[in-house]
Order: sequence, then structure tokens, then C-alpha cells
Amino acid sequence: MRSYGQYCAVARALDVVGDRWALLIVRELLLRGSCRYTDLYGGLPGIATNLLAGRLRDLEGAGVVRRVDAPPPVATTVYELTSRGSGLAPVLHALGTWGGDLMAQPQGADEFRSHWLALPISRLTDSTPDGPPVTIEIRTGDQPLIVETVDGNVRARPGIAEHPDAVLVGAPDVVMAVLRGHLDLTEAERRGLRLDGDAAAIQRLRPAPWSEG
Amino acid sequence: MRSYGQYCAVARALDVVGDRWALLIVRELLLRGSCRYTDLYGGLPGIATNLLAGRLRDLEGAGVVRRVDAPPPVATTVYELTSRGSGLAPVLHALGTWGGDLMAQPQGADEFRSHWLALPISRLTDSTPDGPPVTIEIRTGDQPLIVETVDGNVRARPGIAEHPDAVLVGAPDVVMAVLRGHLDLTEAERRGLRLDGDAAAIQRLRPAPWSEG
DNA sequence: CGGCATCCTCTTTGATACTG
DNA sequence: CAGTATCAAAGAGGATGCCG
Repeated sequence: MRSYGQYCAVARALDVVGDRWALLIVRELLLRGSCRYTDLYGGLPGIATNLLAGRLRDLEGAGVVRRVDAPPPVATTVYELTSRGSGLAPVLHALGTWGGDLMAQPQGADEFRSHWLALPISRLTDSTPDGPPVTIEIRTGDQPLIVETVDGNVRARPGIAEHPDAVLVGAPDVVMAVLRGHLDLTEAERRGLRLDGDAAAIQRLRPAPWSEG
Repeated sequence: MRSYGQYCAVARALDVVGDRWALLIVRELLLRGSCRYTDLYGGLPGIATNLLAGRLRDLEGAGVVRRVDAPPPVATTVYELTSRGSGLAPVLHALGTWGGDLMAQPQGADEFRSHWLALPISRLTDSTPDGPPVTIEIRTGDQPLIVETVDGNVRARPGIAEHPDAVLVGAPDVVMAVLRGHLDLTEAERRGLRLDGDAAAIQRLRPAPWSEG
């Protein structure tokens, strides 16, 4: 990107990550850790492959992304965030919080990848942190997601839960609305959600109060 | 901007404010409140006037910016943020915090407007909130800035202080480094900073601990 | 003047095809 | 798999023109 040529921290930050696709590439690396080129490409539907290659070069040059030659089991180069790149997490959370209101518009023709849910889910809290940890499986996109509570925090990762307290199956926008607390379970079931197991496990997940504004 | 076409809160946020210049327009409106077109244009050196007009249209359509026909004393239309637009403040602060490290590179040929300092300054705290409030005048860009502590918080606004505890005069990058605590006063004076008044007043301004990461 | 709209050139993006 | 090459379309940048 052309520099804005302004001696302002926001402008200088945008000189580095203000390019189209740049922050979404950071999102992918933040959510998935080390990624091969093809993993990134798959998690960024709509990007042109030459642009992905170009942005990775730029971000590497800016010290946001690092290329690593992975050892034999993988035997290819992978991309990961530098610590400088991980420092962009608050930017993505702020954008995600602000953009959350735009998720009420239905999914429409938008692409969806289930691991994208990990970002808003990590902003939830366990409303009963002293209770036993809960495990929820969410099946809603390209792959199932395991959601677990740990010390009041909530994390999501791809995978199939062994003994989940609840399993949630439905369209991404319905699942999202339930997790955001904007849709109660009965209404959600009317909109195609299927819930197996303990509804109370779902109810324990609450938006963190400080992440609202 | 073309939509990313992804059902993800970050992508949807960037559909609205990911365009080049969009977040800097929000920065201007956040820092200066209501603005005439020309004020915005002056605070965004480098932007093309047709782009500014176009972005303002887009942001108005997205509910981020509002046009107001100002009453007689001004007698022109002014732009301001909607509440939705003000909600972008955390995004700008996150970007500014991340970009702050890039401010160590000297100003070079970059343009500078002194009101841009208000954003990082508002992230400072008064390390001695129980002491008497302090007022500092900073003269470093196109116009002087009054910095005041109120209840442990620090605010900046354009203007000339009547009885400042200290006056800081120097190049933007030196002033910035001092405020960020990356340069002590003696070293800063070697780099052209002039300080009149009480050095202790400056020392009371400290980066807020939670805004570091 | 303040507040844009037009016109033109140059750069970036997007879509797809191709290669080691 | 991990990109590069090619090319058309969209967007940005810059100058200038118009209108109350």
C-alpha cells in the first residue's frame, strides 16, 4: 500500500495492515496458528492467489508474518504470526466487536468457515466459572468445533468432542445469534437449530460485559 | 468497497470501514467532533477531494457518519459521527496502540497535525490522580494543544493555556517520544525540545498499563 | 471562498491460466 | 502444493472546472 504519509500512529498502522485482505490474513493466522499456503487460501474465500502471495510477502517484510520451513512431517513452508503480528489481536477483536452488529443481517450468499466462530467465541465468558467445565460441540460450517470453558474463559478449536454436554447443529447465523444471546433457544429451534444435550451448558456462555462497547 | 462476501464479523466490519481513508476520516471526526468539509480535507493531507466526498457518502450510507445542516453561526453543512460511528473508537485505539511502535521511526517527510496527538494522549493516565490537576501546553504542529488531567484521565484539545504548569515546544517525534516515556527530558532537550515550567507536570503523564498490549 | 463533480492517468485488484 | 504470469476491470491520485 502507498503510505498515507502522516505522522500518526493510526495512519502508520494502516500503512502496514490497511491493505485489502491484510487483516483477514492476520485473522486466519491468529485463529489457526501455523498455516500452509493452501490452508490460508481455503480460509480466505474470494482472495486471488497472486494477492495472497503478494500480501504475505508484504507482511513478512513488515515483520508481521514469518515463513518457517516446517520439519519433515509437514515438509513444506508454513506461515505464522510474529509476536508483532499477534499484537494485532486487539485490533481484530475491536473490529469484530463493532462488526458483530452487522451479523444480524442473515448470511445470504456469504461464504462461511466454522473456525471463524472462534474469534467471537473467545470473547464470551463462562457465567458460572466455579461450576464444572462444559464442553459443547458446534456443527455448522465446513468442520465441527469444540467449545470449552476454562477458568471463566471460553475457547473454541476444530475437532469432535468425546462427551459433549451439548451439541448444536444449525445454520451459522442462527448459531451465532444464539451464542450472542440475541436469540433464545426455542426461537432458534423454530429457525432450524437442533440442540442435543444440556441447554444449561449453552446458557452459561455470555458475552463478556467489557467487550460490549 | 467490494464486500469480502464472508460471514465473519471482522470481514463485515471491513466491508464498511476497510476502504482506504475510511478509518482516517473517522479519526478526524472522533478527534474534532463536528467538521466542515474543508476542516476534514485539511486534517487528511494526501486525500483527493473526490475521494473524501465519495467516502463521506459511503460512510453516511453505512450509518457511520451523519450530515447536519448547521444553524446560522456556521451556516453550512457539517459532518459528525453517529453513535455507531463513535463505536469505532476502540478500533482506532487498538490500531493506534499497535502503530505506536512505528512512531519511533522519525517523522521524515510525513505530514503532521497537532490534534492527532489527542488520540495517544487520551490513552495516558495521570500517575498522581490525587494531586492537583495539571495543565500542559504543547506547541508542536499547526496549532498549540492544551493537555489537562481530570480524575486520573488525560485529555487534549486545541487552544492556548492561560497558566500552564509546563510548556513543551519541539518537533512532533521528540514530543511524542517524551509523552510515550521513551525519551527522558534531558535527552529530549538535546534533541531540540524546550521545556518551560515544571518538569514534574510532564512526569505525571504515564501510559495506561492496560493500553500497552 | 466552500463543497463538491469531472476528466484523465496510473496503480491495485480480481479472475483465471499456467509452472516447478 | 505453492506459488508466478497475464490481462481486464475497478479504484486511487491529481488537476481543474463548476456553482451557489
